Formats: sequence, structure tokens, C-alpha cells
Amino acid sequence: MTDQAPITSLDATPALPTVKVLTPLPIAMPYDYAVPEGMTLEVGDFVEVPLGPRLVRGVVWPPPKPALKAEATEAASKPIDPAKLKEIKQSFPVLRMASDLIDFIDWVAEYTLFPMGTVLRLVLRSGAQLDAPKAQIGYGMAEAIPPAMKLTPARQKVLDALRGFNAPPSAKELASRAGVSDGVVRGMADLGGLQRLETDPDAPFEPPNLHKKGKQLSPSQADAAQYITARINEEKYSCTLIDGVTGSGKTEVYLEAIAAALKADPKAQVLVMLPEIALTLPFLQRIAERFGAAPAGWHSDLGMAARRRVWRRVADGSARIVVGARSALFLPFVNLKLIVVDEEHDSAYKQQEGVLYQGRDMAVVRGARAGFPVVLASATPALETVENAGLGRYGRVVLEGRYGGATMPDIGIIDMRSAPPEQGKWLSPKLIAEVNKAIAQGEQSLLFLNRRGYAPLTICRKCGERMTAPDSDTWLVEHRLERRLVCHHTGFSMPIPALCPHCGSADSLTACGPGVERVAEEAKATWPDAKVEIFSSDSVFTPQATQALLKRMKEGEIDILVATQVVAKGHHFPGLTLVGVVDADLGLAGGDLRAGERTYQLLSQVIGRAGREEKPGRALLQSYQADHQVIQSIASGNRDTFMAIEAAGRQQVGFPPFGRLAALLLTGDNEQAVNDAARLLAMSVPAADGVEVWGPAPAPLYRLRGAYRVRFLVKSRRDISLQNYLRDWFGTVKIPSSVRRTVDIDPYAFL
DNA sequence: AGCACGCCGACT
DNA sequence: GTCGGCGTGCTC
Repeated sequence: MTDQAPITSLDATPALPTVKVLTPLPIAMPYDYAVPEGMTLEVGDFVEVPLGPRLVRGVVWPPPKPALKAEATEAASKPIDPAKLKEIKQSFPVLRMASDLIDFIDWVAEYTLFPMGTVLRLVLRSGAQLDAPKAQIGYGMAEAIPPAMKLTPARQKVLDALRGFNAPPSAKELASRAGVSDGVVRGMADLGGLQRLETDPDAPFEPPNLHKKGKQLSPSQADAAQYITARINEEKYSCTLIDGVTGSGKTEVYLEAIAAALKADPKAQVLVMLPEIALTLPFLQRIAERFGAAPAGWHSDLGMAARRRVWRRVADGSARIVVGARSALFLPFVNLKLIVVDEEHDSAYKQQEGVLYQGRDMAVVRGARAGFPVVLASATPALETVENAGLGRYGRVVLEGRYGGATMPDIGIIDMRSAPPEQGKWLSPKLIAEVNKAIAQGEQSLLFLNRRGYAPLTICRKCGERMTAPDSDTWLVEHRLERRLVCHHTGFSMPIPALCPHCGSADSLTACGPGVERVAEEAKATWPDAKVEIFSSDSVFTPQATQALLKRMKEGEIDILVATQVVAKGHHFPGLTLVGVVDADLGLAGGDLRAGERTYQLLSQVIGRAGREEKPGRALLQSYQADHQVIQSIASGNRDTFMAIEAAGRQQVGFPPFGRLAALLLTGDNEQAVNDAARLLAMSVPAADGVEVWGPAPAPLYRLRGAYRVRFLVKSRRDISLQNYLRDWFGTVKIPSSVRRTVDIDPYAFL
């Protein structure tokens, strides 16, 4: 961050010195505020300002950049009526938002078409983090156990548990570790058997130990690490793809990159981004082992106190390594010098609510604008990334080989049209024969089906009624273990009814299609002596349960694992030699332009679970479209062929990355109003060379959570600003506030 | 995001 | 006659 001169006034004429302040509200621009006598502010300072009847916290914003868009700048910088001008209430010294983050927020707002204040909200919500920390009471060992305190078994447990903490725990933490009530802890402290200590709720993170050496790298890893280290030492923007199959050691390579960045600048901060699902304890431990200190972790189920601690320590620069999900990109780093995006192809990087952004893409933008390197890692890189690497926009390092030289599995297709399963079954005779073989040889099998529950659709045989959520056009998925029908979109669920709710017939509701529970049922019936287990987000809830299940699998206690995509990441099972993909076609259907790519990535990952050094794995894909390009190219094992075909297809229709795409969604509880607004918008579509607008059309889920949904799709050439086109369009049409308009730049899900 | 302002339906 | 529904618009 560069030093900025103190701002006394942004405007020469008014008597009062003013600054612009952006607040985390859905407002498109910063407002002007008077700076009180004696207060000195700089751009990036956190402040509290009156807004309407209340006080809100925000950030001192720089004056708008001149030119670019004349009208917008003019509107934003028009001096307001001095009578309206209010004074800044207070400022929060110590912390300050870095100029590269301010620039990034401006850019994201411009790109996503969300109001600037809404984007700032990703960094700062209420601003409660700015308040001074409240000291907390922690408990420590007393000098000596006072004779007045009888050492009961509960008290002994507390003393034993206390030894497991390296910082003084709160009464609640200590009591729960000891398995007693917190009254015991307080009682002991009252008697002098425990010491009460003031603790910092925002305790700093331990600094990384940069003298620690990483693992010995293979020649291929060492080359890659050397290339990236050279990029880091250039101290400017670059983007490098680490391209290596599962088990080739990508993590080891980027750990060296992180070490290089931290060494190059003693204040450097580094961000490692992971898809939410991969933020597991083992991964954090791996970073901790490499650097001798636990990184700051950032993910959705962090508690309030932990969030606050990470935020403040990132903002004061003392958290040097942050490992986080997509949203960590908006932490208030003061000296960010490297971002690593692991599993960069993962669609979890696409934010689907609130500000709609692509985390991986925004990470690259953040690096490019702030001038630091970005590293992307994947075994199955996204088409966009492959394309960028091919054009030389990104560097690329390729890692060879798998752990211990295990080879990729041999892949076969089972054409379900010529060898179908029995009526009402889902496993074909060929796949059953292969599982039999594996069982006979004492090896494990994985049956993969990316569909939760027992059956995706329940219909009435009498009247044809499809069971849907009450306020949505979504099918209810039967979950037989819980005896409920569940909507995977809205979370609605109900007990499985005895009678058809439409025609009242008894015993007429029929499960259609398979989910993992149903395949597991079939597996148990087919192999009654085998140990069959289900692995899905519905069967295993806690990280501990997940670890326990993975351990049973690794140790060979499970013969057949029936799993959804939760099995696709991060674990290699040495005893697993057969992967059966129950429905390889699933995911190819639907209007998503990335469907083929996602299927390819998912199936490649799943198939990569199988095999070991002395025994290569075997994968079988059950498919009703055995000649489909995606299925064929997975079976060929040739990723380049698949990518080339996929790229050619997208180029032909001008889809990303060869063109730009935006989805426009109109939603509202009033069906008439939504459709009227759609008609109005359709009538005023601006004509522009190189832009096409499709729609309006009812969204695939026309009704969701009670709201009606109508969609447009806008496609443009790469050299055209979709944002400017959309702003022009929306500027001409007045839409009632009862209809919500959401723009999704570069949409992923077309629901 | 809140909150006030404003214009149409059923009640003390 | 008023209380209150939420559609509309503003907040420096």
C-alpha cells in the first residue's frame, strides 16, 4: 500500500472539508460527509456516519476516477446540498483498508453490476469487528492446589483437561473438554484451585516458521516449484496453472510457492482458496505441519468470535497464511502477495447468492490489479483456464505421475441399451460380474451415483401426480432412511404420505429412478455377505463421521461403498480396484453449458480413486448414450481430446470463454407483475452489433419458494462490454419494485 | 438494509 | 371517521 496524503478536502469550494464514505448498504456510490474539526482521515479509514435515522459504519472512499464514463462520474461527484451534509461521528484508527482492496471492490461492483455498497458488504457487514475487543476470562493452573479444595473426580478431570490447552480456555471450553458442567470450573476458581486470567479474544496467529523445510520434491515437482518461485520473485502479476493428475503432489508445489512469497517479504500475506467442501481438518493440518503454525481458516461455519479474530488479524497483517473458501477473497488483507486457488475448476467457486461472482476469476483479477502472482491448481482444469494457458496468458507447469507410480485405471463403457439391468434394477449384469470378481479377490468396489436419497421422483400410479414442494416446481426426493420427501432446492420436507395427496388413492405412490440409497439397497440384496455402506451428505453429517468412514474404507472394512460426489475429493483408497459409475449420463442433461465439462471432471476424479501400484484400477461407466462425446473421451482417457472438442463446440456458438454471457432473472410473488416487467424489458432490448438477447422465457424452475421466475440470456462477443450494454438497457425501462431483477454475469446454473 | 411517506380497505 | 396494509423512494 502506498502512503496517501491526508485528505482535508476533496472539494475546493465548500467551507467544510468533506470526504466520501461508502457504507455496506445497497447504495451504488459513496456519500459525502463533513470531517469534524480536529479529525484527520485518509482514504481507507473505517468510520461511523449518520445515515437517515441511524449510525452505520463504512470506509473513507477515494474520489471517483476522472473521465472513463463522463455522465456517471458527473452524477457521482455533483456536490450535494450543503444543508444535507452530516458530520462523521467517529473514526477507528489502527486498522485501514488497503488501496488495492478498495480498487478491487470498485472493480467487482462495476463487473457484476451490483451496487458498490453491496460489494463492500462482503468485506464489512455491521462493522462490529471495529469495536475494541472485550477481554475474556480464561482459566489456568493455580500455583498450588489449596487445601480447602477437595480433589473430587470432576475436579481432577478439569485439571487433566486443562493440560491439553496451550492458551487459557474459557469456562465453557474447559468444562466441555473435561466432560463436566462449567459450574465445576467456576467453583474451583472461587476456591483458588484455578487461576483466572484475562485473555485476548483476538489472539494473534502464530507466525509461520520459514526455516522449516518442505518434503523432498520429485524432479517434476521441483521444476514446477522453481518456475513458480521465479514468478513470485518478479514481484508482479502473473498467473500460473499447476496441472497434475490426482496424487501428483500439487499441494507440495504450491506450499513451496507460499514459502517463497513469505520469505520474499517479511510482511507478506498469502491466501489459499479451496472449494468449501475441501476445507477439512486434515488439509489445515498439512499447512500447519509445513509451516509449524496453524493458518487462519475462513469458512461458512466459523463462529462469531472466530470470524472476528481472523478478520482483525488479517486486517492488522499478523495473519500471514489464510486458508479459506471463496469469501476469503474479501478479507481485509493489508499486504496480500499471493493467492493460490486449489481445485480451480470446482464450480463451488461460483457464488450463487447475493453478489454473484466467480471466486477463481476474481482472484485472478485481484492479483492482476494489485500486481501479485496467482497460482491455480487442478487435476482437471476448467476449459477457460486451459484456454488461457494455451494462449500464453497463464503460465503452466505440468506434474507427472501418481503416488508410488500407480497407473491410471483402465476405463470401459457399459452400453446399457444392449446390456440393460433387470426391470426395476440399476446395476447391469456386466457391472455385477465385475463386482463379483473384485469380491472374490478380496478387493473393494465403489458404486458412484451423484444423486442423494432413495429416488429423485415420486409419482402416483393412479392419477400421475408428481410430488413437488408446495411453493416450488421442484421434485421431492424420497429419503427412505428418514422416511421423508425432501426438496433439495428449498429444504422443504414432509413425511412420506400414505395416500396420494391429489387423488387420495392408497399404495399408489411410486418411487421413480435411483438415488444412492436405492443402489445401496440393490447392492445389499445382490451381495448379502458383503459389507455395503452409503457415503453421501445425508448419511454422514459431521467431519468426525466422515473421517471414521474414510478410515473404515481405507482399512478394508467396507467391501462396497455406494457414494455421491462427496467421495470425489482428496482420498485415495489403496484397496479399491473397481469404480462403477451407475449413471454416467447424469449431469449431461439440462441446459447448463458446462454440463459436459463438469461430468468429465467429476467422473475423472471419481475414477482416479481406484488402483494402486501393483494393481491398476478398473472403471466402468454405465451409459445409455455410449457414443456421446463426453462418455467416449472419458473412456479414452485423453483430456486434451475432450477439451479440444468442448472448446470447438463453445467457440462455434460464441459461449465463454469465446464470448460473454449474462443471465437476467426477474422474480416476484406477483406472477402478472413479473410477466409484465419481462414484456416491458423485451420491448426495449437495444439493438447492438455482436449482442444477442434470448427471452423472456420461464426459468426451468418457474416457481421457487413461492416466487415466479422469468429469464433472459444475453450473449455478446468478447470485445464488447456486456455491462455497458445491460446498463443502457436497464436505464430505459422502469420496473416496479415488487419485481426483483438479478443479473448474473457469467452464469453457471441455469435454474 | 431500514425507515418514512403515502394512498386504499375493514373496524373501534 | 381512523388504523394499518405494504408499494415507493431516500438515505450524504
